[in-house]
Amino acid sequence: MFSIGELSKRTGVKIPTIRYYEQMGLIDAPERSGGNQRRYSQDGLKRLSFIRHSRALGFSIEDIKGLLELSQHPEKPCHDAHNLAARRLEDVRARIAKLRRLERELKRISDCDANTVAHCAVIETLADHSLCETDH
Amino acid sequence: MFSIGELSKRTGVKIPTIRYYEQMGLIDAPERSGGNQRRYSQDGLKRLSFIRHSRALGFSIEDIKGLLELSQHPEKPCHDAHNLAARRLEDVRARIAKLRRLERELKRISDCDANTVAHCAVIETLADHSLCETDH
DNA sequence: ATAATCCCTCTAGCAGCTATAGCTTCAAGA
DNA sequence: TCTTGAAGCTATAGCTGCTAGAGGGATTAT
Repeated sequence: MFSIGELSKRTGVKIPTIRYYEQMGLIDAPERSGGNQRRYSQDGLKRLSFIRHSRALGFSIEDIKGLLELSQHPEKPCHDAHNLAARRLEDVRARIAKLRRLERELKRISDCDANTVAHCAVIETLADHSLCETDH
Repeated sequence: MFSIGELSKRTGVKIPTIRYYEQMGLIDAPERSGGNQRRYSQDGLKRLSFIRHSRALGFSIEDIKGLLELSQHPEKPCHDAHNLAARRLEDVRARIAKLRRLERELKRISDCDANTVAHCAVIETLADHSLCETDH
């Protein structure tokens, strides 16, 4: 049995965030001490670790609810989990592609050695989209 | 002189977003018609295009305020603009790097042909961070 | 004149936290 | 046992960058 501060330290999830997850229904309301403070068990630690890891991989709170539900039922089929992961993967790839276009553009406009705004490629490009090489 | 709807169509920025930008001080409050409707000029169009393009490149509202300020003063030195662009570039690159790690991890755990949760790599990995190959 | 379409302001909501205020409880040392 | 300082409690508001809705007024085409 340990306090919310302990749990926070062990998982790396900030205290208000833990309370927020509880409010959102991601973690069950834990037992309380005589003085109404939260007391967590090993189970709570596992569950929060699962959540933290899922968040780190970019799953939404809603997705995580589903994944947690699944993880509680080992005998169930897991294609839902596969679907969620596949969608996340697609999403991540799309974001990468978009960011790469941005990177190219930013790099290009950063290669400007003007000294005043009047001749600055950064400002000029922002003002005139047609100067861009890629679309975004 | 054209209406907010016209401006929206010409720039691709949604109407509530235009009003939001006005509220945030990115664009000046435009003239009004007799009936209190916003009427924009060519200048307003240019400014909004600048904003839209900057947002598309990922600059924050605050950054854009600075860039707009600069763009109004062609005689000023432009290293501030360069700094902002450089920081954006760094940020974009960091995000790309992070997303690539996520991509690898998601791909790895998606390569799972189990049928039930009990043996599913997705669920298992989420539950146990130490199964990950990269950090995130 | 009238109907369809636009526009107005104000307020609230989204995600995923984070911060603050004002209070209570806990744990460790004297 | 008492005290003190850290840690915890709830409730509410704020962050970014929009977006949606309610309940009205303005404009425009016929």
